[in-house]
Amino acid sequence: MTIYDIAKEAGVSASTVSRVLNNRPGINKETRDKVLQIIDENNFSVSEAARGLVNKNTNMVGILVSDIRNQHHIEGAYMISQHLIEHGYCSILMNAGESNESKAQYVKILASRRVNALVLIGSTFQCAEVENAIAMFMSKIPVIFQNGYFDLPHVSSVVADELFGTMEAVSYLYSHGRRKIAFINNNDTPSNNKKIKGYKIAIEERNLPEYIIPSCADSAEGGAEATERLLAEHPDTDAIIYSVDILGVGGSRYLLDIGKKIPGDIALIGTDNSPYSKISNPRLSTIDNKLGELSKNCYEILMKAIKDRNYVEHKVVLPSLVLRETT
Amino acid sequence: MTIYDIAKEAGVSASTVSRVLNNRPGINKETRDKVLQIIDENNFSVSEAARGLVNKNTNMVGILVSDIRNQHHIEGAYMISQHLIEHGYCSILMNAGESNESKAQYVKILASRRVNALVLIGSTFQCAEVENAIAMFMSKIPVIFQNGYFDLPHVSSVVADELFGTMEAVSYLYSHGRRKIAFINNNDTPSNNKKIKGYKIAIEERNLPEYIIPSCADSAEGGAEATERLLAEHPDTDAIIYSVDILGVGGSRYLLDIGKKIPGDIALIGTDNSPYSKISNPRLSTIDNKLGELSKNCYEILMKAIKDRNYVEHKVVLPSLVLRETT
DNA sequence: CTGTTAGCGCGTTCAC
DNA sequence: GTGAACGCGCTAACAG
Repeated sequence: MTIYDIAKEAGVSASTVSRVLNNRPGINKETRDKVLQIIDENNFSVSEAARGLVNKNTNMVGILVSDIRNQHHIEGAYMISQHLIEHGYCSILMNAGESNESKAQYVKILASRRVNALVLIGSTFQCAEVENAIAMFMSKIPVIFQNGYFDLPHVSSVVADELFGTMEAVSYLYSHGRRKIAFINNNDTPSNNKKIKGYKIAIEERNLPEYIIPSCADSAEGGAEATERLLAEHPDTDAIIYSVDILGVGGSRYLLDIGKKIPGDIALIGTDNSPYSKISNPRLSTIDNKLGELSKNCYEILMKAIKDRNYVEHKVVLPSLVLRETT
Repeated sequence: MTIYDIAKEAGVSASTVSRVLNNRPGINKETRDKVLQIIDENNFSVSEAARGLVNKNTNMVGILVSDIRNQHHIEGAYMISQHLIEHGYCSILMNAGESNESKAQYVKILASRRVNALVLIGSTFQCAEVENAIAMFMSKIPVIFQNGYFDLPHVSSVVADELFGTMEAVSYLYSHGRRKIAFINNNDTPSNNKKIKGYKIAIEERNLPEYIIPSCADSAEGGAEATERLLAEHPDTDAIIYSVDILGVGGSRYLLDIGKKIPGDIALIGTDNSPYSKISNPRLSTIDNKLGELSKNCYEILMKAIKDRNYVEHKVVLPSLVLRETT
């Protein structure tokens, strides 16, 4: 069913139908009502594809997340898409996958769909493959990178200063008497590297020993296992910072299992202020990366950039410590 | 940039460009290479909108979830979209919102985008508004309802028999000596109603008292609060089934806080076998609704239905109990 | 093997 | 106020 079918039934021309569909003024009320009625009777819905073709505007913005099962990222995508929908934009959310090639592939897919803007959520997009894909296929449309940065003239960014966040955590632990502060990190992402860097700087400043243990899995089990390795290597550890809350949840479980007191023997600080940190037992203290603020900024830049193709902004938000039962 | 621009630069016609773009056979290798080169040099990407317009096929399938922040639902969406992408389909995931009107609105949006198929995830889509919207705007394309049912000739369904699952839970608790088995549920969804019904049947069969307490929030706090109310009303409770894991996580926390022993004093069973149930402390026993199996079936039906517009199937999978530390 | 023509569903002039 | 004609970017059918 097309506007021609509607036109025929209503005894008017297609352009008249198009006019009522787009609320154009200067149409006889009777004609308009008649057309509206036929449209309704036939459950007609306009083809956005055809419409986009002539308008050169799809009204869609693409949101890429490397793994939609990641609570933290999906939460960001949620907030952005909700804002977008209120402003008449239809956001299409896609799971871009782990590999850099796959991620680059998805920016190409969204380019083919001619989205009006692109949002990248998560520092793992920060790689040459994605940067190239954007430079090649999305050089004309606004791109907002949440939690990462590209050296491209039209790519805005919104990042949490994770280096600062980790330094704050060390500082807090130190000022409360901890002297053997360890850091357990998960994946090798730009975001995690900044956390490690912050940890190292803060440790060095205070002449503390550096205990860095990588976790092999991004899960509670991974956190437990890494914590076990940490204690085997450095039994004197009296505080642990985890690069992500879920690791801390697993870690605290392991520590309690082997009879350690939290925070008596060992203090724990996670990262992200995620739901996990709130429901864990004991409740996990955490570095709040201000996801809500991040997303709000992201959305605001997005709106400005869609209106003004030349608008670019780089925003940094400062994390803060949320103290609960593990410190 | 269009295929005409490419054609001009390559000194061929647009249809030749179209042919190489679509890997059509019977083209001179030199011509093909030349065209390919120009395409590459200009970072040209085909407009899927235009392509879809003539092919009457967008290669997109819409996935609707009422709240993408819901772990359980997003996990289902993830599995389906991964399968889809492997088969050349581009899935567009949308957050349909809580209200029935909003949900119906989204099926209309996806209809306008002319998706090749629609997947609904979550029993909350089971309402007159959505059913009507589908009947009106999506009567010609395959729809798969995961965890719900519509009395529409072209809508397939894949559901977990949650009534059975809850009955099994009661049965297990009973056979282990529990006689005051309570049920704490969250929202008033079709899915939850089935769980309640299962609980009631199983309770009645055994002449047990019926303790049903609604939680006001779908969170750990809600679970704790509901558990508190339950004990105030029925201090003799010796087992609790929660309609969703997160409630059980909050409940267990509360019970430990007031000095109850788990499972000594009270046994706990959650629902969904979610990550929450695994990381909670103590680890929560749960009714596994077989999300993976559900999604796999959903995807398989989807594929068949896309190929054969008349294909419809209704599948039921049986939940099973996963016993951990709270029983 | 390649070019020409027509048409997908819609919005937009420009006449009337 | 309304209609005819054209074009958006692409593919298909038909020639050649």
